[in-house]
Formats: sequence, C-alpha cells, structure tokens
Amino acid sequence: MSKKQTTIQDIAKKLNITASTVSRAMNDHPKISKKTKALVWNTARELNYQPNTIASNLRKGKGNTVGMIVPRINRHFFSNVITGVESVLNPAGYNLIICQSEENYEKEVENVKTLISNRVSGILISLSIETQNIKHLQKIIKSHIPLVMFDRVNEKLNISQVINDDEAGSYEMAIHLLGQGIKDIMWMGGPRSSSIYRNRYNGYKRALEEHNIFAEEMPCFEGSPTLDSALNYMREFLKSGKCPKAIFCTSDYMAMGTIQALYEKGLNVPNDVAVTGYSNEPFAGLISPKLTTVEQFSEEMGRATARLLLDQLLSESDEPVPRKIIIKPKLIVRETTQKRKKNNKFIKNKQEL
Amino acid sequence: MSKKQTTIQDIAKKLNITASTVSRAMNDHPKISKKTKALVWNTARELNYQPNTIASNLRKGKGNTVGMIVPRINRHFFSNVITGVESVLNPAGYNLIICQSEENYEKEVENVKTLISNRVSGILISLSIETQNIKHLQKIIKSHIPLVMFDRVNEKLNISQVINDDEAGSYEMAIHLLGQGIKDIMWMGGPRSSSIYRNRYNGYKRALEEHNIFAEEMPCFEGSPTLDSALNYMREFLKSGKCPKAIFCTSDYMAMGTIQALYEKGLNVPNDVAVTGYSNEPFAGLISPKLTTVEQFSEEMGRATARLLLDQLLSESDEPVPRKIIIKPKLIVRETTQKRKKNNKFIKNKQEL
DNA sequence: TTCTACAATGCAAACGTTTGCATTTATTTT
DNA sequence: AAAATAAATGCAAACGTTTGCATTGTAGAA
Repeated sequence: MSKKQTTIQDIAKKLNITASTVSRAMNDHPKISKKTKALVWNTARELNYQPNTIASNLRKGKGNTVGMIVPRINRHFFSNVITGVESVLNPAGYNLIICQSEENYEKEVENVKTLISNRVSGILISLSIETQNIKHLQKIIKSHIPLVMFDRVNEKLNISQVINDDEAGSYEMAIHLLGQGIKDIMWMGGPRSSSIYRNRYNGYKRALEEHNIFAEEMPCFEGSPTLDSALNYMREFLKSGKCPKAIFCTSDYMAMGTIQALYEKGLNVPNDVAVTGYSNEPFAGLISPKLTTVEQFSEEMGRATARLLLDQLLSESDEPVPRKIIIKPKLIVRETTQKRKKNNKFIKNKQEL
Repeated sequence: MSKKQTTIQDIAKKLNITASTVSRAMNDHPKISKKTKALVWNTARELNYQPNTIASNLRKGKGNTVGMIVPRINRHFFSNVITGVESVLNPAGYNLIICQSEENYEKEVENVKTLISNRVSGILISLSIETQNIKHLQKIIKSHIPLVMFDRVNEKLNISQVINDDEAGSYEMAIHLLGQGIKDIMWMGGPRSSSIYRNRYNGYKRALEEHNIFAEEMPCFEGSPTLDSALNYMREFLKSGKCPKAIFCTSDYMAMGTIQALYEKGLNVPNDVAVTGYSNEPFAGLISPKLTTVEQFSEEMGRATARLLLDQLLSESDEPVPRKIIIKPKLIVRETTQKRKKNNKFIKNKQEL
C-alpha cells in the first residue's frame, strides 16, 4: 500500500538473494538457474513489479525513446507521418515523444532543448516555416544524437533526410494543366523560404518554361497555406475583374478557399477555372467537384524516416554516412482540372486510391 | 569530441568546486553566491551542457512526462484532443509520450506496461473499441499513477474522466430529424460495446420514444465506423428496395459511405433521404451537400483532460476525489438534413463555425 | 579578542538498475 | 579423493543528479 513501486531490491529481499541476481533473472541471463528465474518471475508478478526503465537507461547510458518535432500534430500529413514512424519504431522497442513547434522558431528551439535533456536516442524533425537559423540542429549533432530531417529540411545541413520530390510532383501537375491547353496558370503557394514550397515553385516554373511561358509573368500569391488566407486574397484579386484559366494551389486548403472565392464571383470550377490542390487531404476525394491534387505517401515517408534513424541507432559508428531518400509523389487527377461534359454529379465512384 | 555528454561533474572539475555546488547553481539555489552562479552558468554554456533530466528524475523520484494512449493518432478528433492536452501540459513543464492502441486490446495493455515502466507521472487514456477487461487500468491505479480517462471511458471505474454528452448530442440530432417530419430513422452506428456509441444510441432512442417511435423497430446497422463499412452495408441493404427517410450515422465517415451508396442507387440527399454525421470532421463543411453533424470540441476536451490530470499531479494526496467533466456537444445543421428548395450549389457561404 | 551567526560550499548517500570480477557451490575429470 | 572445471550467485561500483547535514570562511556582536 505504500506509495513506492516495488524494485528488484524488494524481490531480492523476499527471496534472500541479491539484486544482481534478480536483475539477471529478469533479463533472462543464461548464467541464472531455471529455478531461480522461476522464483524471481513469480514473486515479480506477485509484487506487481514493473521494471524502472529510467534507472535502467541511466545505468546503460542509452534510452529507448526518440523525439519527434513536427509543426503541428493535427495536420493530416503529419499525423500520418507519425503513424508511419511508430509502425517502425515501436516494434524496434522505441517510444516516441512528440513535440509541436506550432510553426514557431522559438518553440522549436525549446523542443530541441527538452529532447536533449531527456536524452532521447534520436531526433526526427520537420522544420517550422519560420526556421532559418539552424544552431539548434547543430547542437543536436554536437551532442551526438542521431538526427533525421523529413519533409521540411534544411539543405545546408549534411545529414540524413527524407523528402518528397516536390519539384517533380509540382512539375507533373503543371504539365497536366498545360496539357489541357491552359496557358495562364496562377501560382498560389506557401512561403518559398520553406524548402517544400520553393521546390514546388521550381517544378511549376520548369514546366512553364518548357512551354515558353515565364512563371514570373504569371499572377502569384505567396502566403499562409490555409483556406482563409487563400479565400481573402482571392476575394481581393478577383475584384480586378480578370481571372486566370487555372490556379495552382500548393495546399488542398488553399484550393478550398480559392474555389469558394471563385464561386462567390459566379465562376465555375472546372469549366471556367481549373484549380489544383496538393497533399490529398481526406476530403479531397469527397468534395464536389473532386479535387485534383498530389498524393505524398505520408505514412511511407514516416516509415522511411524511422528506418533511417534506426540505421544510425544500430550502427554504432559515430560518423554515419548521411543518406537521402526521395519519395516520388503521385498526381491524382480528379474533377477540378477537367472540363465537364455532362452535369457534374455527387460522388460517382468509390474514392480513388 | 568524446561521445559522452558533459555533466555537472565536468563543470565542477573545471571550476574546482563540487558537483553539489554546480547542481545548486544550475537550479538557482539561493545559498549559492552570485559569483559562483555566473561562473557555473558560463562554463555550462561553454561546454554545451544539457542537464540530464533522466538522472534528475530518478533522483527526485518523479518525472516530467505523461503518457497518453489513444486508439489512433491520425484521426482528426484525437489529434485535436492531443493538441489541447499539450497546450495545457507543456506550459506546466510536462512532455507527452503518445501511444496508439490501434483499437487493439493487447496493444493497449502493452502500451500501459511501457508507460508504467517509463515511470510517467500520469496517464491519459481513451479506450480501444475492443477493451472490456480493465485489469491493465487497475494496474495503473495500483501503481499510484494518476489516471484520467477521456471520451471512451469505462463506467465501472471510479476515476476522473472527461466525456462528451453523447446522449444529448445524439438526442438533439434525432429531434432535429423528427422536427423535419421524418418518422423512420435508420441507425448506423459504431459498436455499442463502446461507451460513446452506446450513449449516442440511447439519445437517439429517447428522442424517438418521446415521439412514440420504438428504436428497436427501426432498421439498424452496427459496425466499424468507417466509410467502407457503411458503404458495403448500405449497398446490400438498398438491394432490398426499401429505404428509410433518414439515416443517422454516428461518424462523418459512415455518412460519406452511406451517401455514396445512396447516390449509386440514384437517391438524392437530402431530398430523398436525410443523412447525418457525427464529429464534424474538417471535410464536413466542405463537401456538397454539406454534412449536418455534431461538433465535439475536441481541443477543449483535451484541455479539460489535461487540467484534471494536473490537479492530481499537484495535489499530493494519494486518494484524489474523482471528477467528471461533461462537455456539451453542438448540433451543426447543414444541408444533408434539410430539403432543398432551389438547386443546391457548391459552397455558398463561409464555412460555419 | 573571542564568540555568534550566517553565508557559501563540501561530503556522502540515495534513486534503481547493470555489469565486470570475485566468490561460492556443484559437477566432472583424473 | 583431490583437482580442475563449470555453473550460479554475490559484491561493489557506476550512471548523473539531488539533498540533508557537516564544514569552512567571513563578518558583525559582545
């Protein structure tokens, strides 16, 4: 009934043996007799013993938890990456401490500090939009904690990373639009200070240039990749009276805001304007018209990231070779980029993919 | 350059003082002189010292992490609860270890074991659908680890909990349908072995009974609360040729499946059949017709849960009074339950709520 | 000057494990 | 039966902190 948990000492005392023996018995050490092991295991159960991982880790000088820093956990993309990470890390005996930077640089630095203090065995990070300075990441490396970046990475840092081929995904999307005969494609993206939006812009630009169109001459909005941000901007923009034939949004939420603004102006999607998303949010295939977008295989990205970390955790070498995994995204053509023949109806088939 | 992290011992050695002094200096202990503190802090920075929280926790006999077990992290509802929890726990100095049971009882038991072994200061749990046996929860209590249940709780266990008033939310929804003059309302719900679905069913039943309708006589499906599960069932069901005037789904995903099946049969929503969801997923206001559903205030639930735990962590009493917080959900009437006059158009206004 | 008081620091044990080495006990070999 | 080997267990230190108590140093009071 005491407040304390039972320890191996308690078991030892009860059996008139030492803690060492109990410890070894619990770990199924070959030098301990079957009889003693059985005795130990039984009293362990009896006393409701739970090993103290903390103490064990301290003694062994290594832990079983890895830290993960993401901008926001309640984003479909990130929560899926997390699922992927856990699916690899848990079977390998690791726990995950998840931190949110909330797209805030200071908070990200704070998170790093916490994780180092908690002596996590490794850290997985996707940078906040704000992050430019990477002193905190270098601190991780200096502390000899294996570090893997994913999705939003810093290109100056030569460490393992898993990214989407955003350039390619975006290029394909632009080619798809150009293939529809559309020449003026507005850019509506997240801030290009972040690697992913920069790369998406580059893919878009490359596709246009191959058709002798200059991205710089297209209308362009760069801002927070949210529904409201897009909605507000487009409302203003459309007041000018002119409107491009397609709008390339770098997030499904921006696409939703854009479509809404277009609708308010009485414009039809896709017949008047084609609109694209990016990320394939769960709703993308459920709305009407269904949203053309890019699938990023977020769970697979999580698994790859975790595997890269695991490699480093297992190989005891202090200077692992940085590896870079690039995941190919997949263009998902739905309805918002294809002119309709007959009247568009609500949910025709089973959701694609 | 060595693999080891710097410790207070290193700092002590460098300054020719003891570890005790360094420890106290780092913790800003009043008995340490300003001069020494400054010295310690400087060399700490110099040597890139990061306190070892693990060792500290071991010595102090208490930690700064709390564990959280949820069925799935990549569900909008749960990831929002998590966000709420973190918004309360982080400022209070706690980290969160998140575990997923994946709706699997064995995995949940495993999770509990891990968290106890990691000597978390407290545990927050939402039970898996499968969970009936609660020995593992009793083990937590026996280990004197504060425990708070949320959303999917076990009613036999007299501990703190935060739940939605599912009965009321469901009741309101049913009343709303009945108010449309609809008398036959099919039930399409998750398994009633889980508290939330049981309560939702009870609310539905009560509303019907007030109108002298017996829930038992209504068509009814009980299964996995997913799109596919609903879709498959409804496809079969509709082959019978008859169809109720409304279908009460206990999840937005079930609603999506249901709507799809109805559409395949050429039935119109809401003109032929009204359909409801539950949870207000992000897509609920984005699809067309927009889905009538129930907002659960998941983030608020997370905050409340965390606060309840914090109460227990701070009050040192070993036998805290269990508290129960009930969060009132809110009915959000959109388009799937209101017959249209003119032709339904895509996204009329800014998204509600 | 001696005593008292307080400020600053040191000493050593403790938290619960793990582990190399030493020791005891049992078993086999000669 | 003695010696050599093998098997099982014990001893004690270590992991990096924290903390009650002891010790030292310094300044003010008597």
